[in-house]
Amino acid sequence: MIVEAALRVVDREGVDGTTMRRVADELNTGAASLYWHVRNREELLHLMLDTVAGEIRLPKPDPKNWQAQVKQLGREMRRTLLRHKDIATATMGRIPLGPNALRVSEWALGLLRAAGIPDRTAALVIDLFSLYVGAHAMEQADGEIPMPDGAGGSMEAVIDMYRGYFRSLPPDAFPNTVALADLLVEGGPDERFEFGLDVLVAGLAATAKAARPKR
Amino acid sequence: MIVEAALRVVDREGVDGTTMRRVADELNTGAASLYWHVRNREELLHLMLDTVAGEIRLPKPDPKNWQAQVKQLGREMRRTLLRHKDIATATMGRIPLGPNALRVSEWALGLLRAAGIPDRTAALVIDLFSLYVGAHAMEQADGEIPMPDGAGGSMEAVIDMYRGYFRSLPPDAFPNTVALADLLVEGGPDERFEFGLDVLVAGLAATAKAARPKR
DNA sequence: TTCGCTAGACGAACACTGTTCTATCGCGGT
DNA sequence: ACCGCGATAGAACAGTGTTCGTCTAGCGAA
Repeated sequence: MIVEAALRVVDREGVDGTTMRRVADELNTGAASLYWHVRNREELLHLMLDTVAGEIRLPKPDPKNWQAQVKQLGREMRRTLLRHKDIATATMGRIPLGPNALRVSEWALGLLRAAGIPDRTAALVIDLFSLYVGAHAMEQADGEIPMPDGAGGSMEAVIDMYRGYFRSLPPDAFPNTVALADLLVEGGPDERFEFGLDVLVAGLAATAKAARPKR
Repeated sequence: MIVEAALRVVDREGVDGTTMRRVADELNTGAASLYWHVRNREELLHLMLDTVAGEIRLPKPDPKNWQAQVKQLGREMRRTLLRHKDIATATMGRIPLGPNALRVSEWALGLLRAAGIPDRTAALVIDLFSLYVGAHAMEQADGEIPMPDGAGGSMEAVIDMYRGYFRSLPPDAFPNTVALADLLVEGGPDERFEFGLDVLVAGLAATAKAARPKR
């Protein structure tokens, strides 16, 4: 009950805006009452994360197409996280062990093992993968990038500012940065996420093959 | 001056403990005085991050061994971040554009281009790489993993608790998690970091080759 | 020397935060 | 009717980032 209320607040106000008092308001009660059901704000965040993990839909494992399925899982995780504003920030530094989160890693573990990935590699890649998806979703969902010198405007304005900044750098000290100014700011979050997915899966395939040479 | 003081506070108390009042104390002054030199706590964090970026040592680029050098840069970045407690938490969601940070990305950009990586790939991989190093350093430096149900003890005790938890799961619902319980908790931060480095670099090599097929 | 100016420091205050203590409900079982 | 207990909630505490207005130290000009 309070977890659902807290998620409603997150969707509206973001993680930082999800204070105990506001969650209590959502339930028309007092902040102190929450501590009867929940030990901490920390525990509340854990419960929220696991509930969100429950929204992740998992297809039937198809080890033949494990690379495509791993990417598909990444996209589904990202979509689920972004559906709840910046809740991805809460994933950082937290190891989710609730039943719903375990369901996801169990699925991934099964897929990778069936695909012939060595156990050790599979165990390590689980963390690496969720680290990437969480970190990426966080960066994107932060929305307004906190700029040092105020002037946070629209997304496009910020990008234009960056490009102009890169172009204005001294070319002798930063030749590559200046030359690639356009490329550095090009590409939306979707494209960047796909790139990371490609690199991770390709790297995993190569690493796994090296660890268990083909016959 | 205040940036150095703030870094001293971070090294002692961590990022969350680096409040404006404590930084002011370090300088034997009042909290309000800081706002004369710095617009925000946000700006102070940016300045601190760029100062830390200045501690990263960069070897002479050697495009022949670009894979080893990329890994070396990752290790150096991680070491530098961890030297300052959990300052890695401050990197998440922040895009560092100070001169010292640019010096690092300029170096990486030059190395990758000289190694024959396509410009577009190089531009994308810069973000991916720093995302990984930052996120990993953050997870490690958080030290005491925030556990939902109190009982945060030593590192080994927590690991033992995890292993016991995984082992105790219903084997029909979580066969792989139970089977790999040992492997899931095995491996310290160093090993996990190296694994991620291997996957990223291998994936980058594969992706770059695919984007620019050899002749 | 004296005046004015300004860079800088600083105490107090504001609106918040998570959390705890304490008192008080409502209600089912005896 | 009364007790006990799950649940609620107000008040308070220590702490946060940030702003306001006032104060002071130093310095160049007259």
